Amino acid sequence: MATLKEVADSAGVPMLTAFHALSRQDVVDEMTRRSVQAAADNLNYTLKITQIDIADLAGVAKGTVSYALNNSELIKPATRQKVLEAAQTLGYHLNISARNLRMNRTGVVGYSWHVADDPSRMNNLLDRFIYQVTMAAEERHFHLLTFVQPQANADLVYESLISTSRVDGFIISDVTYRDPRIARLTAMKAPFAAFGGMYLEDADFAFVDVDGKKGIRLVMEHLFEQGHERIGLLGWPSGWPFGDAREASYREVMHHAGIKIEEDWIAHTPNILDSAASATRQIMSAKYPPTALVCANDLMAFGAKSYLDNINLRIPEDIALTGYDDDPTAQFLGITSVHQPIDELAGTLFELLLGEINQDPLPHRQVIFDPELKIRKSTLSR
Amino acid sequence: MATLKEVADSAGVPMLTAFHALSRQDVVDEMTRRSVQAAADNLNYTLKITQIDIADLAGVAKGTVSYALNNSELIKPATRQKVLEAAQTLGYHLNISARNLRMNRTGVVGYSWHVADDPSRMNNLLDRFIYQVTMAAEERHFHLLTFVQPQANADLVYESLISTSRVDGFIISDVTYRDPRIARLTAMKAPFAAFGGMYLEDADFAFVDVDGKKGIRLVMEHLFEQGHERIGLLGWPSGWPFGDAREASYREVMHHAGIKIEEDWIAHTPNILDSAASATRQIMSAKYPPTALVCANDLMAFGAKSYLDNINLRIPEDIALTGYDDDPTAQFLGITSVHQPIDELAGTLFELLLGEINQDPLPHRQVIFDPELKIRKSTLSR
DNA sequence: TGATCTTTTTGAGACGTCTCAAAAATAGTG
DNA sequence: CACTATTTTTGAGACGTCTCAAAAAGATCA
Repeated sequence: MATLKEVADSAGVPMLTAFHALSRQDVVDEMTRRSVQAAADNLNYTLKITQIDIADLAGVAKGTVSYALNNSELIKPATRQKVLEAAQTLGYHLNISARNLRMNRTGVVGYSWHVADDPSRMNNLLDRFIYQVTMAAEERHFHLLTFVQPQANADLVYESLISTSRVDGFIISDVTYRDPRIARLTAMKAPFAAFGGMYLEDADFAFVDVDGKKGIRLVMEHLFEQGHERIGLLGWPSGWPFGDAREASYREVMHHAGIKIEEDWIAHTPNILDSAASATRQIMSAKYPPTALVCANDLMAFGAKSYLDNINLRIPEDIALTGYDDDPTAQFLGITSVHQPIDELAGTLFELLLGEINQDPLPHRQVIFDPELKIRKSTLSR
Repeated sequence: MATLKEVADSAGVPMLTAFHALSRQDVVDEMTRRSVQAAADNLNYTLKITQIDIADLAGVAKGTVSYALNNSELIKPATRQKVLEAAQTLGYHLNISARNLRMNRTGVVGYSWHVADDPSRMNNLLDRFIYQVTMAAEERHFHLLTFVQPQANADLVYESLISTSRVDGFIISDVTYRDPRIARLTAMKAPFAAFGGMYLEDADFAFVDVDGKKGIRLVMEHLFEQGHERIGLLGWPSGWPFGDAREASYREVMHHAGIKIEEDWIAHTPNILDSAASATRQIMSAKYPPTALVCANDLMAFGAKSYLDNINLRIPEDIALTGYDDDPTAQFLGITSVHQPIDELAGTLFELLLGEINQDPLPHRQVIFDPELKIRKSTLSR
């Protein structure tokens, strides 16, 4: 296809006139417009401003335009100015696809927000997380591509996105033991950074995490201070590092405090309100039911509270209750919870990822944040 | 850069040998590997399989490869087979950036899931929505780019994404009156399709919607059947089409039933649990408090229920309660709600968008779905 | 067999950007 | 001023794909 200048020359008018004519700005009289249009039709030209047009208008070479637009130090300020003005005049917009092809990068990072058909993923924490990650990406002129990860063969989706150059790398969450995605991405040298990983054995990849064991410890110590000893735990089914860590921490702290754990103080449930409520029933029907119940997250605490309300147990007088994640529901219901610094973590995570993408890993590839206990009335019986 | 064949020729080995040598497969002896590597270094070649390599290996022209890979009818089956085998052998992956540049499309659709710093967006419905849209996109070989939309000048973000060819079009939700995004996108002829729009005046764009007035009508009629007449409404502050429609519907139905509305049966609140609870307090302190409370969504119903629980009003015996959106919390709490067919709607929405993108709008550009009443114990006093 | 029509393959070129090596312009020096 | 060193600009070419018009191969028929 022709360039704008060629069209202008062919119509015998200045470039700017041709531009105005084709972009239908009314500074051009009808006759001129038609002749320009005819020239354009003749050359099979449709208006689309590229760096070449800027170069023609500013009277410089196209290479100069590229350098100028990218603020290269090479270019003399006066020249840059000239180029920018021409770009402005013509309403130029960079074509990302062309840049991507040339630079062999995309400025896009993949994140599988959803796991297909897994209702237990309903999770305010991850909502906040993805929001913060999106912000972190955009601050660095990246974008987030969200996709659905199938239950089976999750790694294939990742592979296809990276091998077709659709994305430059990935953010990964919900890392599990011997995660096939990690094995695959590592094998193909695809850049990624994870949220979670500190409780995996020899995790050799970039990640940020929040110390979940510490979070539980804070909760437990607070409950001890409140005079509780018979403490129950509502956790997830085992198999997920963060859940297992929380339960392990519970056991360690109890052991350390010299309290014998009754196994029927512990119940496991998926992330579903109903199940959480019935698991609570199970715990409360123990021979010596606990006086405090630690939940692995706020959703469970909410389910537990519903059950406790139903059987008219008062919180905190009859039983203390804690959640985890500090989500709005917990705040509203006055449930003691553990805050995870998602906002700060997201920026760090993205920096880690950029290090991986640029083949220049940060010195600290694994960053661990501290959780913070939010004490609310659900544990304050005095 | 050179092609694989040139490297192979220069090293004096068959293409496949060169390929194996460079991809470090152990079928090649060390000496050969070195000489191929030397040839590659010499030509400044790094292994990256393109259609040209496939063409060389299969002994056809590169154009043929492109046609074959895209299942063009032009190509003879035997040839296609040959090409596919070569592609397989070399582990070929399409380069999306190159295709995008050539075809001037991206296969990516933008969706601003988040509105910056707006906590009231916390909304399970939109979670479900975006999940379904992502699935719908992927079924059609598209991807979703999620971005953060600033509170002010939202339209500029949309413009930048489309004018740099980052996306082919947009999915839009939370459409409001004289939405600047819609004005801008329409003006620049950017393809988009919206969720919501039926209660805008002369909405001249593609959208799907769920009839919100009908949803409220179903709720009200059910409450009438249960014998209620003094019915309150917990709604959003006015200014949003869907919220205004729900309130308008409430008023219409009451009017039609010949019931005079007391203005202190109505309160407005943002999407925040605390505010919903206090708005409920306000309503319940009316001179003749309502016997049933209709909430604009489930989050509000949840806030309302908390307050009602606190003052020991029984649901449904003392007061009936309804929500809207049928989210898991409402299901768990047994709150009567209105289900919106998000799952079906997402596919339709995406089809509409594809019509816009391909400049071939569907015959029905505006599709309206019916909501469905889910009756639960919060309104069944018998 | 040769002519004509149809199917299949070819190869060049374009998409818009960035970057390299080389050329031109400018500054610095005696 | 002539020469060198430095800064700035140039212009070609590559990134990998798709598509067009043209060429080649194959089929049909007299």
